[in-house]
Parts: sequence; C-alpha cells; structure tokens
Amino acid sequence: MSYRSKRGASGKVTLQDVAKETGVSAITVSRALREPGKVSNALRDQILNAIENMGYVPDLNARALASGTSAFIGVLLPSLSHPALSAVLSGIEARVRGTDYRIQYSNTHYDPEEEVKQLRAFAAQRPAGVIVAGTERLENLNTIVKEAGCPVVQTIDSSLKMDGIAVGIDHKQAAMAATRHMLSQGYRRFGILGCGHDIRVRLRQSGYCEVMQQAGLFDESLIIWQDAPPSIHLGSRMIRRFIESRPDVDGVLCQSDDLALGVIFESQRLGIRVPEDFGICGYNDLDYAVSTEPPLSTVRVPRFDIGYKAADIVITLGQGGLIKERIFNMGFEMVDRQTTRRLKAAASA
Amino acid sequence: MSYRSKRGASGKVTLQDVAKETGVSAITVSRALREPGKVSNALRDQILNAIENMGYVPDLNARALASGTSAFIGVLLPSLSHPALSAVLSGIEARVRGTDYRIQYSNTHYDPEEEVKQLRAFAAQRPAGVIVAGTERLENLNTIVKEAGCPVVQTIDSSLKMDGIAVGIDHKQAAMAATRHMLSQGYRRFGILGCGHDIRVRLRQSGYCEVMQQAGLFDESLIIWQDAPPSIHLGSRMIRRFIESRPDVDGVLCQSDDLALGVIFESQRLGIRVPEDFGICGYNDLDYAVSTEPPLSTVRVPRFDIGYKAADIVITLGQGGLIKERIFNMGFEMVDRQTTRRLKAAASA
DNA sequence: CTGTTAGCGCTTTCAT
DNA sequence: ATGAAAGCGCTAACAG
Repeated sequence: MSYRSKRGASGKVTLQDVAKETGVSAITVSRALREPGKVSNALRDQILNAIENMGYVPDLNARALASGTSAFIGVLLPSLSHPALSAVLSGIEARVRGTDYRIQYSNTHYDPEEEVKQLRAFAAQRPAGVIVAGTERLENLNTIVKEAGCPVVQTIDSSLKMDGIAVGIDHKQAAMAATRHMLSQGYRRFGILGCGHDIRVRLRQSGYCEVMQQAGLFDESLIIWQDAPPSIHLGSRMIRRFIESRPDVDGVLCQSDDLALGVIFESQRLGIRVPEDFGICGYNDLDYAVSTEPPLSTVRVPRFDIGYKAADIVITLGQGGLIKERIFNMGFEMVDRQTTRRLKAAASA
Repeated sequence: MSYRSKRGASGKVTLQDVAKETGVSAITVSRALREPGKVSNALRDQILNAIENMGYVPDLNARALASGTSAFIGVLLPSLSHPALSAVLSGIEARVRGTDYRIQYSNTHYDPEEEVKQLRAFAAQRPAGVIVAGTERLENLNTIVKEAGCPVVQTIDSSLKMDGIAVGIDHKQAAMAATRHMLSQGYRRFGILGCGHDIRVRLRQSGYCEVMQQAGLFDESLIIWQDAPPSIHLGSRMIRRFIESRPDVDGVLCQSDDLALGVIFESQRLGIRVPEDFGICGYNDLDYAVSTEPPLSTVRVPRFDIGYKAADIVITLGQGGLIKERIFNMGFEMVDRQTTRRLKAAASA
C-alpha cells in the first residue's frame, strides 16, 4: 500500500493527510506529536503508527510561522576552519543532541558587517537563541540583540561586549598565568606573538605586559602582532623575522597553538634547542599539543564546556528556566609540557 | 519617529505594516523586494525607503511556507573539525555569497543513522538543495534523496554512492599516483596508513595495492588501518607501532596530512632521517603541509573548487538551469616537497 | 505596473 | 480528551 498526496512532485504528506487516514482532526495529530500526554493512549499509538507508515515529516516552516518560534539555535562563527572553535561546537552539539532543537551555523568570516547581517538574518527566523562564538567587534549589535527577542549568548570570552550573556574565560588572566609560568622557568627575554583583530588578543597582550612590567622585564619590541588569520605557516614566518631582529630572545608566548606549532618547526629549521635555549608556550591546548616534538606547553581552555554551557543556557531559557548570572567564567589551566621545561632540561643535562 | 507594531514584545514589522505606511498593497512591497523590475521606480524607492526606516525584515518561515521552498542549501558534514573539509566549505560559501541563498550546516558525527535523520530533516524544510560533504554509508538514502524534491550533490568523492550528482576526485587514482611517486623516489617497502570507515580510505588502499602488486612489491602487512578519527596523535601512535613491528620499512603513504604530521613528529622522536631513510607522503595538501620540517609531500585535492562547484550546481539547478553530467571529476595533483625527496637528498649528500 | 483572492501547513484559542 | 475556527506572514495565480 502506498500513500501519496495529491500534490505530486515532492510527495509531501501533511498533518491533514495523517488526520484523515486516522479519522481524527489535524490538531489531534499535532498534539500526539508535541504533547503526547494530552492524547489518549489508544489514539496516540494509532496516530504515531500512521505517521510512521505514511512517512510524515512536520513542515518546520509552517510550524515556525504558526507558533512564532523555530526550535533552532543559531551559531555565529567567525570562521569554519578555526581549530579552537570545533571543540566549542562539539560542546554545543552535545548539549543539543537528544533535544528537539536544531543548530544552524553561520560564518561571518571575521567581517563585522557580516556579523550584523547574519545576526539579523537569524533574528528574522525567530530562533530559540543565538550563540555568538568568538566573534569580534560586536559593539553596534546591541539593538539587534534587543530586537532578537531571544537569548543571545556570546562565548570564549567572559567579558561582555554587548547586552546578553557571556560564557568563557578571562583571557587576560590566562595570559598572565602563562607569562608567569615562563618566568618561573627562567626565561627572561621572551616575546608574545599574536595576530588578528579579535578583542582577546589585546586582552592577552595586556596580561603579558602587566606581568612583564611587574617583573621589570617589559620591552615593547617583544610584542609581535600581525594582521592575518592564525596559521602554522604564519607562526613560522613571524618567529623567523622576530629572531632575525632580536637574536637575544629566549622564548615566545604564542596566542594560539597554531602559531606555536609554526614556531616549533621553524626552530627545528634554525637549529634552535627547545626548551633549553628557547621556550615556547601555546594557547588553547588543541589535540595535537601533546604530539608535537617536543610536546607543547600551553594554556588549556575548556572549549567543550564553554560550548556546552552556552547551549545549556539557551535551552534552559527556552524552556522557561531562569539564568541568574550574566557572566560565566569557566576557568583555564596552564599545561606544562616540554617546550617550556628549561629547568628540568637543564637539571638533567 | 518610531515604528512599533501592535504586537509588542518582538516589535515585529510585517509586510502589511510597510504596505500601509507606503499606501500600497502587500504584494507590491513583496515584489519591490524580490522582483524590483516589476515595480515602478518611484514606488520602489519609496517602499525600499520605508523598509529601511521601519527595520522590516522578511519572515523567512512565512516566505518558505508560501512559496514552497526555502532559499537555503543544506550541507551535511561528518564532522566540524575535519580540517580537509573547511576548504570545501569555503568553496561553498564563496559561491553562495552575494546570492540570496543561505547555508545550513548539519553535523552527522560519522553516524549513518544521523545521516538519514538529518537528510530527512533537511528535506522537510524544502531547501534549494543539499550538499553531502564527504559522508559515508549512504546506501539507504536513495529514497530520501528522491523524496527530497531538490538537488542532492555529494562531494569529495567522484564515485556515486547514491542517486544524485557527485563532484570530487578519483581517490583510487590519486593513491596510485602517490604510490608511483614514492616508487620513483626509490622507496620499496613503504606502507599505507589509514583510519575511519569512509569509503575513500578503501578506494585509496586499493589504489596503493594495485600499484604495489604491479611492481611486485605488495605485502599485506604493510597495510595499516585503525578504527578511529584521523588526528596528528593517531599518526604518531600508528607509525610507532608499525615501525616496531616492521623495522625494515622505508616509508609510509598517509591517507591524510594529519596522520603524516604525526608521523613526522614521531620520526623526529625516533631519530629517523626523513627523507633519506624514510619517506612520508600525506594526502590533501592542507595549509600547513608547506611549513612542516621537512615540508610535506602530499596529494593536493582541489577542495575549494569542489565546494564551489557543488554549490554552483545547486544554484544553477535552483534557477532553472540544466546540469548535463552527473559526475564531476575535479582532478588532483601530486605535490612533491621534501618528505619524499630521497633522490635529491642522496645526490646532494 | 498594481491589486485581489486564496491558501501554504501548522498551531493557537476557545469550545465541547 | 478532542475539535472548530482563525490566522501566522507571505507569495502564486490571476485580474485589471
């Protein structure tokens, strides 16, 4: 037996079709699906059965139009290739899986105008919520956030760039911890490598500066920044020029593991001994940090947890729950591996 | 002057509101937006102006419901962290940018059941098209594809696993080229490293086997495979065990650059000279392949172009265009860098 | 070029 | 526990 709707082509089965087949009204079928408790057991089984047989799939557009809300969470990303982001997304997805929510990603390409456009596009679809994952100049987005009529959560950074809720870590503190770590290992003339316009690179820089100043070791020429997306190759290029201009440096704090990996390769090429003569610290603790040669010391950012929490907030709010705080600080951890182990390396030498 | 709709909260401005404000009918506003040519200049300017002032944003759900199609392209991904995929996505986005289409990503986590569920979820939204980016066991998806009522394009692999259109490369041929390359450089007992259930790993394996057999060098114990997602760390682990069990191997063909990078690190750790004593070939030509030490020989896959083409097909079809072929083979290129340069390394030594 | 009439498929509200 | 009526915001089809 084959079911076909009258309107050929797509063979779309509607709620009506199921209703007729089951001998009930459309609304009952609708309820059987969304509020099973409100339909008698017998009827519900019968309906669910028919739905299965006929291959009925709810039209989400119609549902959204009628109910005034779509059960999806919009996720605004600055890039799809940013390796640090994928764990955040895994966290978001982990929280969403098993619920009726869906996720819709959107890529802003580090472009502030795109951010506005896409946040607006999301808002137009009345999503359950929007998660802004590590984007930048969001200053003028406040009005959109207000109009969005849904929760807006920004992540990776625990500082609030606009109205809404933030979940992330304190990047300045993290950079300070990393800087102190290198100092504790005996490095004295190490620089900080960064790139991109992300607000967080400035935060980390300021953390580094503050600690170096306190230690009386601050030197402006140790701050290296370039306007480019982070990449392994960029790390190689930046460190090469840095060392050429400042042959006396004894290490570098990288604002991302990618940069650090490039530095590792370049130091191999240059024949520089790590960690004895040169210390390298990364940022993020990506999967590969444990496999590099030597293994990379870095700052672990709880990226999965951040994503999970962000999604959790949206879902909680969507279900009528309450969120008391507006800022969630998820903490970080300095992971001491080999690239900064000058003391032990020296001791064992 | 401030415009507010009657229905407070979200402050939603509708087509009707704009129509009233401008003194025209709703449909005219609708046309001014979608088919500007069909509205007189004077009126159009006036309407567009009002739209701007009132902050009107079309309700995409209503639009989709009324028109029977959403201007979005669904993209099914097996993972969000797969580095080889991000270039494909860039290609898709590049083609889509500037058009009225939007992209919706969905992550299947290498789970065949998720593939079915999500493809179905997409179909329910009547998208302009679906791009399946490098997924796996799609055999039983044919019915869904048929019901989808929209173009379904599968990528990265030019072999057709189901009805629809495919754009990608011939992975078997690519692996054969890589194998021949290593042979030409004098490597004789090199293995092939792979992981995951993707159909393509089997294709590449078979390409490797074929060439090795022809050369009379085939040895089953040189085929290494593991059921795990690709990662740098995995490459390290796999090669370590491989070399332990077969100390005589003189190289390895990796089914991904990540694996190859892990192999590079491990050979550094083991003190193995690359490329003199051990050749390494990657697959994909990711950004970092040029920066490793030594730089990685690999097979370049035109990932950006593949994504671009896939999106182009969907859009062309969506606009009533015609696509004659069902398979688009985008070609590959063996990129000879340092990790397989045994001949020149030997010559210059 | 502009407007009128319907209706997309579903959910809301209010009855029963 | 079930149903009838109304309408979400927009566009297709047909008029004029």
